[in-house]
Amino acid sequence: MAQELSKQYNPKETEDKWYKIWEQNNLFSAKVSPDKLPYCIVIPPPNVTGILHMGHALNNSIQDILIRYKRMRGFEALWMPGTDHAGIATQNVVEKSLAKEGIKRQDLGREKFIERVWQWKEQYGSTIIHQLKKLGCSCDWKRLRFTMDQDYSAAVTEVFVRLYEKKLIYQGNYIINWCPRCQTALSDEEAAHAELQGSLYYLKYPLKDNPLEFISVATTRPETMLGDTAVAVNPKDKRYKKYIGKTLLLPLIKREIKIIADSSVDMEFGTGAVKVTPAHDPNDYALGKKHNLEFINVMAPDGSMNEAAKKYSGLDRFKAREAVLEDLKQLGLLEKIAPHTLSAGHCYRCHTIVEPYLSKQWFVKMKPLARLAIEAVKKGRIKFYPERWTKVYLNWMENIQDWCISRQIWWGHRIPVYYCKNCQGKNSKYGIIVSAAKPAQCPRCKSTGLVQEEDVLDTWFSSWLWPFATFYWPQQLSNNQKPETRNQKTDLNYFYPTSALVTAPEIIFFWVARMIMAGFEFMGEAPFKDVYIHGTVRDVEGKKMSKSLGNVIDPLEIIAEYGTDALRFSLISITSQGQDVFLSKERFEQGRNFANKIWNASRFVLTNLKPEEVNVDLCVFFRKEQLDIANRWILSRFYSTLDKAAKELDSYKFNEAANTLYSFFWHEFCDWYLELIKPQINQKQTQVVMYKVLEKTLRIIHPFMPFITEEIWQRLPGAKNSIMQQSWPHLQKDLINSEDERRMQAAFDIINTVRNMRAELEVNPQSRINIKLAFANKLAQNSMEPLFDHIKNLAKINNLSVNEKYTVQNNEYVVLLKDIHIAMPLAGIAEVSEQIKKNRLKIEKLESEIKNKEAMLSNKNFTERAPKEIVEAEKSKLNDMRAQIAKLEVIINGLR
RNA sequence: GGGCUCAUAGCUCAGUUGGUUAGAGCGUUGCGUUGACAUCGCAAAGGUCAGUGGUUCAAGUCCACUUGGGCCCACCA
Repeated sequence: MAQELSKQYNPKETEDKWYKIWEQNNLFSAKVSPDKLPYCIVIPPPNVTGILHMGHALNNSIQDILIRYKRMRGFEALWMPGTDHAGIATQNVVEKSLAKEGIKRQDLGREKFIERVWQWKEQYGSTIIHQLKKLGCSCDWKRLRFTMDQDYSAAVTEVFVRLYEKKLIYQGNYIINWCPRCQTALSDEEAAHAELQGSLYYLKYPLKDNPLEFISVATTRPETMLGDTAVAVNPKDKRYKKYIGKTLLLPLIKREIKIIADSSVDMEFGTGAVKVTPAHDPNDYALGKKHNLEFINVMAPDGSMNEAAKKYSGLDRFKAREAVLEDLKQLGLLEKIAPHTLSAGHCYRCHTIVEPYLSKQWFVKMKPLARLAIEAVKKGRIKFYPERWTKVYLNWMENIQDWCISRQIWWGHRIPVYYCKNCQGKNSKYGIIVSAAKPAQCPRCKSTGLVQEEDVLDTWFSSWLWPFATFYWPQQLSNNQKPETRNQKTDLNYFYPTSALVTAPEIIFFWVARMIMAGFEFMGEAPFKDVYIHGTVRDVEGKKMSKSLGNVIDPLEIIAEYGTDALRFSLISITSQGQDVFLSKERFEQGRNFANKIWNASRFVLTNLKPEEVNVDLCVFFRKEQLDIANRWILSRFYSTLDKAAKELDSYKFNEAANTLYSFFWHEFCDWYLELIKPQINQKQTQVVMYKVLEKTLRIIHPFMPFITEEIWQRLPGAKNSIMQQSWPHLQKDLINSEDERRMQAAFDIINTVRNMRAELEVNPQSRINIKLAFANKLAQNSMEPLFDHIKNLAKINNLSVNEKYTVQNNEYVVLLKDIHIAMPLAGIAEVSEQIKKNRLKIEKLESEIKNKEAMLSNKNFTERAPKEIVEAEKSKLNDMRAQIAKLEVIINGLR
């Protein structure tokens, strides 16, 4: 068995094999189990266009760790998977592939185009799902959902209708963010602001009455002057007081526009006079409403100028800018150009600069929805980890704006609104029918001439329902149901509210906040209890990883090169709570090396294991047998580690848990324990303890590194089932013995000292250190008698010969190591004075610390308030320090 | 303009409510490969915890300010 194990762990041979077996045996599936507590995470559905990147790898590793951990702890753990139809993104991708064939979507028409998108989705839409499987994700794949599934779409429609009936959805003409490339409206969140270097142009507008007199206005978008319908100044501004109410002649267009007064105008900025373009700027829009100005739209949906722009009609907005500036310059009306940094919205899908644009769109009134969602977070019913995101969330929620949900694209949930052409002509209020199913006829005029709204809904209008729509809401349950029917256990009321949400900070507003609102509105309950926000994965220079920057580290490449477990472990161990992750490829070597270490340590245990010896109950065995200190120590360390790791996992401190396991396994189990037991490996107690500790350690590492732990698990004698089906080890607090731990730690300290002294003698025979004394001191500090045997063992392993005897002097144990004792060299003067200096420094440091400690211990504040253990510890520390000073003084004398 | 966050070893970063001698990985240096492990092992060196002031018996940790990075939000034309 053990002979089959190669010297190195080979992830390629194991990963796909075990994943298949897990899946075939339904180990990921979860169902309503009344005798178990549910634990549920819904995956942040990746876009169907998605390709696994490091952000996904991190996000999903964390979720998998939680799910596997909770599953082992006895929860009915469900990880609900799915994908998002990603309206604009997917449409863009399909349009691009059509472009290669020389086809535009308009050539195909709506129906045919959507067919093509579905074809594309069937072909490529599950790429990311396969990649998640490579990552080891234990999602319940049989439940895989898609935001455009038929019943999911039904939920979306239902929600639209309900909100409309509650008067929380309305249609209206407003300035929205318009992407001229995608030719659709965007929500405020979808327009990402970015700074760019632009110019501030000062334009001169002549007075109508006196064409030689001008008012200068400053603008960053001169082409919009074609749509100006006023110039506004502050009523307090002395410079302009006399002009208020007068008329200007808008250059190029020759339109008469009024000079109006409004206190919102900043006198300091630019010239203090601002051009007002109500159809192309949100502030100007408000001014236009207030002052009853004309709204002149000068742009077409594609970002070119329209007929209202007269001779500039047809020019792209940026070309038009140049033309307008050139013409103004010719007329002597371009006063100056000043450099200016401005921030402009960019389409989050194609990065085109968005245009504030007046158009008719559908909106959701958010304030009423936000109320409960704010309260739930304030009262702690939903908790953010790390906590600081609470503030970000609340700040956004308390200033929430209405949500523009209509999109002028084809791929998505079409808005369930029907227009009756017959009625609409008479009165627009009557022409609108909102209905989940297409009505046969107009309820008013019985006309059958109904047309459905062309627009589709924002992608996030479907994903905000994710935590319950994935469970077939509203069929399974609605918040109208009476409480008694809630006892009937459907998936929805068993798993909802879900337990935790794991996501990135970028989508708190897009998704998390909206899910919370939808949860309260449609389920009457928060969708989840905990929100864990992990950091953003960045490259070494702190830049966000993106294809365009070419700084991407592909997780699949890492998996191919280092293995999935290595990828997962490395990612987790460098992600401290809420901090961004700065990633370079070398980081994965640590994970790979750890996997290899686990492999080889297990190989060692398995080759030396007598299976017939180890089939005992550890606790019974522990109580019956007198275990020696090495075995007691490793058991104690194991349970301390178990306790610590569980607490860290429970509080979402994944990196700390990973590092806890790493240092236990590597630096305690391997470095010390396995070395200590080599001389006694055939002993019954050692056989039992080494086996049990390995076996249990594999279980607690499993959530982090699922594949290697399964591979080894299957090679353990008597391994039953999969490691996935094992329970999390039960914490045996009585096996934790801090005194044993302390003494062993001291012994290791001594061994290291000896090793170093020996090494130093070999390197530099000139140096004279009073080794005997130093070593005796080390020992004396720690009362080592019971450990002497182990010291001998370790010394042997380290090729140090040891005297059989230790002697007692002044109540202190002194051990003499033969070769060191013999090889006592003579002094070199420089080194001696160095040594003395060093020791003096140490004494000084100790003395100042002693002063502090003495002050502390004589302070009532401390002795009365601090916990007893700490006071005691401080006292013994003080004594240790005093003893140490005494010894250092002896050493100094010895060196002289 | 508001908010968040970071500054700790040569590098990249941990460090939970203040409390042993501030930790890890990589790098450097030393020692070590005849059976767990060279994708290696063991160890060492390396830190006035960005600066200044404050609270405290006690500050990397709490407070204020300063300096220098990063991020988010906001309608400044």
